[in-house]
Amino acid sequence: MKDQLKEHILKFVTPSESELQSFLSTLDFESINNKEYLLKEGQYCKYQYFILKGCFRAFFVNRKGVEKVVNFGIENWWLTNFDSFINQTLSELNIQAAEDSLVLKISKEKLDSVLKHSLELNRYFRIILEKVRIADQRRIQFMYNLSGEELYDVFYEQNPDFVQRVPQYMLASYLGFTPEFLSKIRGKKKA
Amino acid sequence: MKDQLKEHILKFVTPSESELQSFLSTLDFESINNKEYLLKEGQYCKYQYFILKGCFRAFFVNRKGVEKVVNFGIENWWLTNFDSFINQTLSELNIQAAEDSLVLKISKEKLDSVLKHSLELNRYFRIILEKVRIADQRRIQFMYNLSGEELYDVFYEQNPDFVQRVPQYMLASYLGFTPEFLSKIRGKKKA
DNA sequence: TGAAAAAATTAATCTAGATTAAGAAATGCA
DNA sequence: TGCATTTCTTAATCTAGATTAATTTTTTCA
Repeated sequence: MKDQLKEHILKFVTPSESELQSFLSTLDFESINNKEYLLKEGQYCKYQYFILKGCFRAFFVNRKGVEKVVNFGIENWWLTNFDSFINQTLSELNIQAAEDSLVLKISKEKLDSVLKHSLELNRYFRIILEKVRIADQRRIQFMYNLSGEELYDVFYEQNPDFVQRVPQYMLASYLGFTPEFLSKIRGKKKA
Repeated sequence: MKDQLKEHILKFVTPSESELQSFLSTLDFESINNKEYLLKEGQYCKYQYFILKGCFRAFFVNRKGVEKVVNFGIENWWLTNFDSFINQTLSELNIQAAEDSLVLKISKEKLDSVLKHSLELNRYFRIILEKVRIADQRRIQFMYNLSGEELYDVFYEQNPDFVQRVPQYMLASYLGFTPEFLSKIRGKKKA
């Protein structure tokens, strides 16, 4: 199963086989059922996760008690709360499985020690982060520029299969509006 | 003047002196007057910039012709349009000086060649990107959770000096609302 | 397989922030 | 120094999306 991550790494960089194996050996499997948590608000985020199978949402609970989804994660994505993981601060985010899932995890100590020595794995994580930055930038741009309906259209266009995969209320929350409003939008489409 | 960047790098990583010098030697100075552009919509973003002095805003023009500020950059920040820089796509963003400024720049080819060999500089840019990711994540969380007035309060609290540094209409745009609304907020504070 | 829980829909009402427009203050520069 | 341009403010009106609440549909699992 770790081959799935190996393949992902080799798409971007070319570490030596020994470098790669020593990295892969530091990763542990964790299997999570739907609705279970990888991370809860108030904990320290001790791991960075690579999703082998399944789907997750990262959310926080705002002052009004409403759950706000800030991110989704699916197969072949890395997922963590960077703020908590890097700065060793208490997490405001929850990371919860939205399907029965399987992940690989690595602790900060182990990752740091890998990244102290491996050029290629530094390149790998840097390249991943560049992609994340580009996605974040686009997302911020969309949030500024598009109406709720347009946000939904664009998201649907870019992730037609994913839209089926999670409940509408999670999607609405991720897109920044209420489930009722999403329902209104979808009603309008059909009509 | 390149010492300023050297100092910044040494805050995070410990490259050899030769590694560092060879990196620094690939960087060129560029001096920019207020309102001039480092990058214009429709161009390729050829450089990544380190700001030695001054202030920039990154913005795009939406379909209604309104300028939307997506980012600011000040001293000791790296600034680029990653999407255009990394993927060699045409930029939708403009990067414009908001003060008379001085930057160091490095082209993609030169940066790639540095990052092919230097472990420590890969670590440096990875660490920078982790910080950017954390900031983006927080920002997205704020955009979800806070009202316009609260966004202004938080931004003001966290950047009291910077608020003085750019025109209010740029700040309003960055925070995601109209100058009129910002003016309304500020009026309310005084009263 | 059917009752309970979870999720989605519909509709009425409400509000944060947008829009428009016109005037006042700053700022820049000849 | 003064005029022109840029920036900021005020106020009236408008709208996208929130809120609330009642109803229906779908999913779960005993």
